[in-house]
Amino acid sequence: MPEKGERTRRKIIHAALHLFSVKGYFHTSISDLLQATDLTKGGLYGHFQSKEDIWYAVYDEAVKIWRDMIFQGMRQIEDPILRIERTCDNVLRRYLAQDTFDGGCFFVNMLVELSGQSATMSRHILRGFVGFARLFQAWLVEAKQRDLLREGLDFREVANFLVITLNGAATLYTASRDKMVLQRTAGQIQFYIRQLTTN
Amino acid sequence: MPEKGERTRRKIIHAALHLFSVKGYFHTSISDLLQATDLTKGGLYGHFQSKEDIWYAVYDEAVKIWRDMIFQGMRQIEDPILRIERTCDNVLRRYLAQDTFDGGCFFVNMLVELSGQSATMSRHILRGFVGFARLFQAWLVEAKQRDLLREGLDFREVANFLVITLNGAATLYTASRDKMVLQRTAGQIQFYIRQLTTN
DNA sequence: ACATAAAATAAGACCGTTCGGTATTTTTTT
DNA sequence: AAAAAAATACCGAACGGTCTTATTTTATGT
Repeated sequence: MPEKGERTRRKIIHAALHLFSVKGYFHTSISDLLQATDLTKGGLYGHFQSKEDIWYAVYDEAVKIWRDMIFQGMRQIEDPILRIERTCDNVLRRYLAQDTFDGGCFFVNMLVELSGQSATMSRHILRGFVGFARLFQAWLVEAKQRDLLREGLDFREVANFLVITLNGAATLYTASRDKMVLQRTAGQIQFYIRQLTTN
Repeated sequence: MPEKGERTRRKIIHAALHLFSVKGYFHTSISDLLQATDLTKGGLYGHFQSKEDIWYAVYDEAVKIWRDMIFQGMRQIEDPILRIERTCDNVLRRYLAQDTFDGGCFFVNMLVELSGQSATMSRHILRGFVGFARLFQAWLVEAKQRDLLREGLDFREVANFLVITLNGAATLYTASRDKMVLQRTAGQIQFYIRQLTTN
């Protein structure tokens, strides 16, 4: 029952998560990783076949962390509109404002960096965002069924808009490190969502 | 009166603009630039002292192109709200949808890539975005003076929100190459802006 | 208009360093 | 003792940048 290996593997993933989010994927070198993990090449390449393999493992780990921060206590909220508001707020005021990854939003950073470089990797991230948007869309449909929304709304459009806004906020916050950016965005997202409702 | 040199300089800037926007700054190598310009190192380094110098020249050129696309015919619009709407629409349906730079929005891409790498370069870009937001803010103040806006709005917050949304749209469009992303964002921005007005 | 010198521009070899990755050997856990 | 994990030396290629030499433009004198 190997155990030490699993610990080392986790150490690599977490060091890489930190470095990738701060320096980017390409600008993080293998030797950066070695320095951060106190390993040598042989030690590291015993756990992963390639740098890209490390990235996929890091991505999975990042998703787990992100999910835990965003959807905490979301099940017990039965009002779908409130659920959307809370989720957006969690992204801005918890996930981003608490600097979960240093270097801002891992996903946005990677999406931008990899868009011009690796079609497969950027598609991988994009699928995540599409899934996130679809969740909002489902909640909007749910809200519509409960007559909480005004007429004539395009749910996919609204869901898309929310994800886009959160991404934009992540970008500007990462660059400015100004928490007011997050506060202001949270304020306007709330205003926007309120305009979707009937009252 | 040197002339050939100026032409070559422009050629370098435009090739670099294209490459930086598609591949990113760091992932564009000098030899990429040489290949794209049919120059050799001696030829290129006769015009610029360093890769970073090239970047600053590229940035200035990108701003010029961006401005021409975004603010075309904006002077003659006297309604400040309509001016804001049009500007956002120009960003989405012209500047982005027409793939002005290939590789999406040069500024957003660079901001994300350079945020973790070069404090000075990312601050340079950030100042541009802050300026853009301030322009929206000034137009909002103008609108308020004409009693076009509802009470209780935080203009800086609104201006910030618009810039953030446009940035987010650029990111997602670049990754997906789906023009519907731009259409949907344009729709929701219009909806959002209308909610700010009195009627 | 034409030769010519001066100045601008480009070529190409070369620098040290770092890149991601591999193969073999040694050490540490089980 | 067997198996897992880590160390070490090494690979070819690419990186940004420099330096000296060669070529092409441009300005000038007649």
